[in-house]
Parts: sequence; C-alpha cells; structure tokens
Amino acid sequence: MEEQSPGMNTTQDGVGGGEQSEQKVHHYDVSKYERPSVSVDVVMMSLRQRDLQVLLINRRSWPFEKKWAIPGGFVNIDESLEAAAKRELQEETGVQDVYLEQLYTFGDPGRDPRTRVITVVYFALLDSERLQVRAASDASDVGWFSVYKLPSLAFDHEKILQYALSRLRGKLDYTTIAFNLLPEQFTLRELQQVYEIILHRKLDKRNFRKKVLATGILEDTEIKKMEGTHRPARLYRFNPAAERKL
Amino acid sequence: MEEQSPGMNTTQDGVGGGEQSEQKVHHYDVSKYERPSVSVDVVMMSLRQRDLQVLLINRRSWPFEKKWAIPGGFVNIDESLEAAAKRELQEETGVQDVYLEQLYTFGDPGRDPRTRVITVVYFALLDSERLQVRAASDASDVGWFSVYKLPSLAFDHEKILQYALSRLRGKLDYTTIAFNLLPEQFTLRELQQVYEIILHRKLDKRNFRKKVLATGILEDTEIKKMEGTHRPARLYRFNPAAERKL
DNA sequence: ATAATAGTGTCTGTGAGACAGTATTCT
DNA sequence: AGAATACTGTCTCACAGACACTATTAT
Repeated sequence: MEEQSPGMNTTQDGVGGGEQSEQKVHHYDVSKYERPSVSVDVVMMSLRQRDLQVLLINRRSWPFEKKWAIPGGFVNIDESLEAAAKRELQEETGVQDVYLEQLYTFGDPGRDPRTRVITVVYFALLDSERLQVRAASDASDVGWFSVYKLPSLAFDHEKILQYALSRLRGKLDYTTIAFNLLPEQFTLRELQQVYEIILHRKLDKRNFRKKVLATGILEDTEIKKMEGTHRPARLYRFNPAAERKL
Repeated sequence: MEEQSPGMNTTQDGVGGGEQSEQKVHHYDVSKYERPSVSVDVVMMSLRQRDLQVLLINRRSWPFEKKWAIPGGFVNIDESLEAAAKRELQEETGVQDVYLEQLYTFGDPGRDPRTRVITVVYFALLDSERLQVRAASDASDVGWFSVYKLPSLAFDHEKILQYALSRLRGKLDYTTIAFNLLPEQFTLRELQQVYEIILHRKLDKRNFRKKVLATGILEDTEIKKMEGTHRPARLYRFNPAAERKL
C-alpha cells in the first residue's frame, strides 16, 4: 500500500477516532471473531457540460457484472480512512488536494453478496478546470454520468448517490462548499450556474448577486473576462479570510 | 458484551470485498489482507437534573484504564451497524425504541493501541422519563455526566462528544430532534428548557412560544399540569402529522 | 393579599424574493 | 445599429428579536 501524498486540506467534519466499552475490550480476543471487510468508496462529483456529474466505474466481474459502480477499494491495515479515500481519488482521477468529506457508513449484511463489507463513503468535489486535463486519458470502463440521468447501479449505490446529492444541497447555502467545483477565478454568472445546477432550478440574478456580494466572501480580482461579443464580466476569487456564512 | 459468533478472521476463500475499482476487484483475494476490527460506539444523551448528560463507562483495563469512555462493542458478522448500536443501547440502558442516528466513523490507525479498530459512532437521545426507572439499577462503573463538565476521557472521546453536541445543536432548529428528549406530554416551558440547555443560553419566552406554536407541530392535549402554588400549564404533545419544519 | 409561574402582543429591523431597465463590448 | 451578456435598485412581506404586563392557581 502506498501512503503517498502528504495530503493537505480537505475534510470538514474531521474528528478523531473512537473506541469501545472496556468490558468488551477486556475479554475480546481478536482471533476468535470473524471480521467484516472495510472498504472506502468515493463519490466524485464535478461540473461538466453544465451538468453535475459523477464518476462511475463499470464492473468487470460478479457480482453486478457490467453494472456501473462508485469507485472504491479496501482500506489498508495501517492506512487512515481519509488516506484510503485520497488514494482512491488519486488512482481514478490523478487529482490531489480536493475537497473531501466523509459522507456516511453503509454496513448492512448482505449488501454485498460475496461477504460482509462495511463501506465508509467519502464525497469529493473536483473543480472542472483541473479535471479536464486528465479526463481524456481515462480508461474506457470509467465514465462520467449526470446525477440526473444515472444508469442502473451496482449494490446500494443509487441510495448512496441520492444521499450525496442531498448532502451537497443541504450544505449549499450555509457553507462555501460550492466553490470547490469552480476554478480559482470565476464570474458571478458561473457561480450562479453552479448553484442552479446543484439545486436544479433557476435563481434570480439580482437577488443572487446581492446576497453573495453582501457576505463579503468574494474578492474582486480587478480582471475582466472577455469572451464573445458582449460586455465582459468581472472575475472574482474566493476570499477564505471571510469564511463566515453565505 | 459477549461477542460470540464463531468463525475466524482472515482466512476465507477468495471472496472479494465491497465495491472497489474493477481492476482491484478482479484480482482481489481476501485471504491476503488483514482486516481491521469494526466496533460501534453509542453516544447516549439525556436530560437529567436540568442538564444535558451523557452516559459513560469506566474502563477496567488497559488501555486508558480507569478512564471514562463512550460505551461500544464489536459488530457481529451478520448484524447491521444499526442493530449493533441498538444492542449496545439495550445492554447499557435497557431502553428500546429511542432516537438513533449515525454520527461519524473514526478509523485512524493507532487510535487504539491494541489493534486497528474502525469505529462507527451512533448518537442516541433518551427521554428522561423512561430512563429514570432503570437509572438506579446501573452498575457502579457506569455513570451520567454533564456534557459541560466532562471527566477526562479515554481515546479521543472528548472530540467525539463535542462533535455529537454540535450535531445536536445544528439540527435543533430545522428538525424535531429535541422532542426525543421529552416524554410524550410536556409543557411549553419544558420544551423551552430543552432548547436552552442544549444551546446553553437563555431564550425569550414569548418569541419561543410564538415560533413553536406557529409551526403547528404541537397538539394541545387539553390537559393542564398542576404543580405548586401557581397557574397550571397546558400540556402539549408532538404532532408527527405536521412534520414540516420548526 | 401574596407568591409563583403561565400566558400573551407590538414594534422594529433585516433579509428573501419579485421584478425591468441600463451598460459595455464586439462586429 | 444590433446582438449578446453584465450589471444594478426598489418594494413588499415574513420572520426574528427586543420588550412588560395580565391571568390563574394555592395558601
């Protein structure tokens, strides 16, 4: 296993580790009990073609052969959960230092017909710009799908994606989570589109701009983005110093 | 606290685990990898003595001998995570059918000096009334502690409790989570006290009542609670039919 | 009457949402 | 001049928070 990537930023809800009640621990003999497998799955979302898309992998073998699935892998014995998620991210997209948070842990017996597998699901948001580079080089059995038009999925992965989407929506207006889907500099129109795509509805331009600018989390770069035959737009940058609320 | 269920860890014919990138699944052989232990810890909170308290267990043995810890136990191989949490709850408090939600999963290697343990933490809220019954019968190495005056805890359990508390606070005003700490019938004053204890600050009586009643989630029982030498208070009941927002 | 808690209404400021016209650039 | 997008301000309504007095019961 490679514990590569000194890793940085990411996780939000990060907290430490937990334990078990002493009595149990006291008499517990590791060798006596069958242990479940523990995997880490990573829901990777990005904005592509003005759509919210998720990266899926086509399974080659039983079970759910030929079905699409959320990428994941087993946790190495001396690797943290987050490190395993980052490794997965790196393997699939080649991207590092992206937004990553733990979503939920799914562990129903029987969710995997092979053996008992408990999976800790992480959620990653990739900014579209950096991603473009590597997108073409991906293997053919890896693909991006609109979260609004998903293919039939393996395991309980439909449920997991729905959960990820609702988490994203829920956090949209009291965190700065949306900025993780944009490159460093962006126009207000682009930011509004991110919100519209995620919320899946139109927003009023004036109200949106008023509200966002009022929070002070945006910094004017003094640069204008010229494109096409019309008035150029100001480019803004996220100002982490003003990390209050949106 | 007996983690029966035969079987042994490791060995098992080449069954792949959860969902991983196809390349890996394809070549994966379970017997080759060491599996972590998986435990479930349950943060149980209740209102006692007009305080928000958490149930802790005093550890008998290494590591963290004599320190207080969040109760927990290992997950049986054919038991769901939630079932394991309910079992734990039942063992420690004898209570069933309480509010229970998954909090977070902690899995840093080395957080338990004995072996690699990944723990899925659940959060339970117990209503004070039903609990009183069994409280006295508890063993001496189990105790309730104010979340505002915690003893020194084992592992990184302090962080976990802080996390649980912030989750509780965060959900307080857009869910009906607080009702789980009250008996079926309660006065508005009692409900307000729940909010005050959790938020750790005073609330305005008139604004609180106005707001809560406006949501329509309370049903007047037409009963009055007489106690002491003063005007009796109306008893209300939670109306699940009106589960909109608080 | 007194003590003790239950119960109630108004005002003010803030923020969300509805809504339409002017500004700037390129061809 | 025309096309295309950037940019801006006002009004209304709902909700949050500040704030003080009357109602009901038991002794």
